[in-house]
Amino acid sequence: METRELKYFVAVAEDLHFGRAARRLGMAQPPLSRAIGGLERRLGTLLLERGSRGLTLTGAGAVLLREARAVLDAVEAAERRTRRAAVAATGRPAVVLAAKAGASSELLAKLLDAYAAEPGAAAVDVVLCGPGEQSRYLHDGRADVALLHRPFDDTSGFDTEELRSEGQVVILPAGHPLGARPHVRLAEVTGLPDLPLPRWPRPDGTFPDGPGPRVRDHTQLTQLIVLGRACAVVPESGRTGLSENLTAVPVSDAPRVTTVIAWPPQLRSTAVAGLVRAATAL
Amino acid sequence: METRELKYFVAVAEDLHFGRAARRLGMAQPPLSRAIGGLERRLGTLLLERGSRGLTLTGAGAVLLREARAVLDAVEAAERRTRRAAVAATGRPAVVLAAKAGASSELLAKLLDAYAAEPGAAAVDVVLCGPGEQSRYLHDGRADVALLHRPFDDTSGFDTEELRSEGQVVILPAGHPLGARPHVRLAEVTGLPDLPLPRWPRPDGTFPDGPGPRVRDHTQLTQLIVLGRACAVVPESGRTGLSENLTAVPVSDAPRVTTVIAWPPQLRSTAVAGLVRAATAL
DNA sequence: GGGCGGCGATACCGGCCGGGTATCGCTCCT
DNA sequence: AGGAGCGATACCCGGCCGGTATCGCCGCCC
Repeated sequence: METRELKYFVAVAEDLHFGRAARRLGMAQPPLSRAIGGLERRLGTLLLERGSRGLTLTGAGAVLLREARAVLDAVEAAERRTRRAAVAATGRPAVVLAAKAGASSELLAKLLDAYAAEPGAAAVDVVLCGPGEQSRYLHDGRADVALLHRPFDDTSGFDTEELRSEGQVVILPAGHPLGARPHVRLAEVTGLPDLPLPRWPRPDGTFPDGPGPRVRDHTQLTQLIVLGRACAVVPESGRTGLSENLTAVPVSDAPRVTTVIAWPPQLRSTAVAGLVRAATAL
Repeated sequence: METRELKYFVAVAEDLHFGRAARRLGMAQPPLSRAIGGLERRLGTLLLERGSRGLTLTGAGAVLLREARAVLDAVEAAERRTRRAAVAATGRPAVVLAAKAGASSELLAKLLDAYAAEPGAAAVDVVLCGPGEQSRYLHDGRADVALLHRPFDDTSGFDTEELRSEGQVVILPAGHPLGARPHVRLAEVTGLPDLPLPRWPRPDGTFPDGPGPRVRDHTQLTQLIVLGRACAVVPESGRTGLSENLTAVPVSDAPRVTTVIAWPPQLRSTAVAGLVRAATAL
């Protein structure tokens, strides 16, 4: 199986339409049909059911879709990491760290300071990404190491070290009745009709249904809370540097959030190892 | 990057010789040279240093070798899992469990019994492999789930659940002076000149240097111990069903061995989930 | 119900690229 | 100095990849 074929299959499996997939791939439809046909012939199984109601993935097709995505990620990662290893040889080596924008900022700062103080430390490029995006960055090689937050982020498939565990607080506009309470229950804030929880985009870019406003980053969120249009449940560390129009109240029964540092298991780089060592020593 | 190119590069990087690699690949040397050259051109970096003393991997080449192996494993896994999904659709679904030959046999038996008792349980094919081979089986799709033993086996890159933890014992021929002791220290058995520890093959098939006899499986090992030519340090559970010519003595300071059940993280199969559930409930 | 539109499969063709053989250039060793 | 070993280059051929044209089939709608 060539990566070209896997790319074709993923494209077709994603929009379940040969013509559109071909257009997306910048090619004509017939060679695409043939490529998929060849794949099916060699695997000895149907991958797509050609019904009169359009295409459907067969069981084998669904399996191959998942596996093919993993392969393509690995190929992309191989390319990127090789290129980076090449530039590292002709300059100072650099390591790319992915972190959720607007989270764990002081932990991150301390980590960068601590690692930079080590002798022979590599340069650290920090890339800030959207919620839940870090694992993609690690998978496809755009990052070498990442800060993740359990249980929100999926850490499966990576090596991890736990760095810190913390409770969660609800961020409210100043003056809200709940703001005076020493702590609240999760149920008390999830159902507030005047302050609905915002909706974050799913990995595919769409939003779940619900009453809350759509939100793409922390700035939007802060603004919405100040405007009294939403509230948010975030890890304790998110209250540092809070605008004075906002108050934070601990949520007693919210799940604890564990910040972990994660890296691809087969990656054996001294720079990543140094970062992990610095992080666990914090 | 096509998988064909990656296969070529791995072959060349492995024996650091274009001619031999080409022969191994069943092709002539010139197209192989060109393929590697093209890879280097597109990546914009040298992968192999062509010195007068033969080939050397550059830093980028070493990175690509590691990444390419991961990609090729993933491709192989994709192919195998798709094929298995296809036959599962036209018959009873099966899941492949990899376990070290001769280890955790009663745990394995209990696990298989417990899972088989579940409603809707899939058929479980057990594949017994050499020490440390299980993770390769998981990586390249020959197995869906495996029993591993920390700290001997590398569990990185898999999701795992701990099943059991146990100490280790040294297996001695009956009548050996140490056999009467309630327990021994690790240092007391590693240096026995008359009973050297056996040498197991490394993943590449070669043996480490040392005085001990070479051993490839548990039968050979048992025989050697009975003959008084070796001793062995194994997990406690290995003493069950011991031949009466052998005695086991606890090793007080040997690292504890944890048996874990492991599976590839992206794998979402009800059969694997059921096995894991049955295993943790034991 | 017939025509039409949409979609995937098939037929056929041309160009590129992957793989082959022959040979060169270099280095090292004798 | 000469030959052996090895990788790079030159050149050729065939197959496959990708293109256009067209078919077959199914729904839909007037």
